Amino acid sequence: MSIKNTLKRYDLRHTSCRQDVLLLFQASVKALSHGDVEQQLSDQYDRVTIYRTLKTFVEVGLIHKVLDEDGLRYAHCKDACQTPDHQHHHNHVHFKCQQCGQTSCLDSVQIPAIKLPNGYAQQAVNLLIEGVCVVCNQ
Amino acid sequence: MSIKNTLKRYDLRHTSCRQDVLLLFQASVKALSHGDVEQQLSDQYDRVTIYRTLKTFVEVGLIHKVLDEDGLRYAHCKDACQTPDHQHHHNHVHFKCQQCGQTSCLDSVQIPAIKLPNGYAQQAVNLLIEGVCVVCNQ
DNA sequence: CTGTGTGCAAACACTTTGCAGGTGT
DNA sequence: ACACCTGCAAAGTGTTTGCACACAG
Repeated sequence: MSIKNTLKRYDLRHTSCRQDVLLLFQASVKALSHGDVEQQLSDQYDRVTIYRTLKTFVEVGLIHKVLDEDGLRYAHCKDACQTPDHQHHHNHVHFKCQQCGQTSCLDSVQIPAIKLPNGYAQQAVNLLIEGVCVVCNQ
Repeated sequence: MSIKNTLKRYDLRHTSCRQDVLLLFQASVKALSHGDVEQQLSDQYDRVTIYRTLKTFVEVGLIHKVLDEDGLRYAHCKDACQTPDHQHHHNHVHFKCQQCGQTSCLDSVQIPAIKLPNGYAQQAVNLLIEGVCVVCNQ
């Protein structure tokens, strides 16, 4: 699937900035902060434009937010974000490595069912696991 | 346990600001942001002092950070933060209500064991559930 | 051509740092 | 008395807004 088609599928105009930002996310296994994006595009685009691009991508569901104690990051939504009935969800497992500091999605890990107290309704689950990743653990 | 003793137990000096901030957390079921604290103390203390107080409390383990998409909050560490061998941990379940916006700790909910892929070592788990809380769900 | 995206400037919000003076022990 | 805490001022960082122009459809 080309970048252009992906953007179209999300009803977004195809612009240079959006193409480059999306490419960046598709190429990265780890979650990227606004600063990462800005830096990796070596100041091709205004920081404001990057803020707006990220915001737009989150709104349409192309990327999703990832939170850890160091702040806000974004990650590309994989197929795992789509249920069979095409509903978008973000029941991700995010793993933050305490050694290299990278945060990534563990798409293969299932979140177990969680029993909430009476009266609570569950909509989404967000799981952040901290530890040592497979690369640093050798 | 008095505030004074609690502070002493964490090797902190007893000051007016620390007492008031700690009182606030003990009285609150929901997690508080820096802004909440500042507002509720009706500008009795400088915002910088509140920043430093929160930072100190986190460092000694009196409160812990709570993350959701709206930013950083803090919550008082309950007994649930202590394992039988007196190790401090933060394997909390945090619940954020999409209606009232409040985030609270669900101390009664256990985090199920999670199987990570080979090579990953787990240190801490942070679970955020979004949905509708018991108060709004009526 | 029309509506949307971009760049620039500026404002705004959030957080940290340095230092002088005050307070707890 | 000493170390630490606080308030103030200022700087640093991150993010948003307004507006004119450029570009995609």
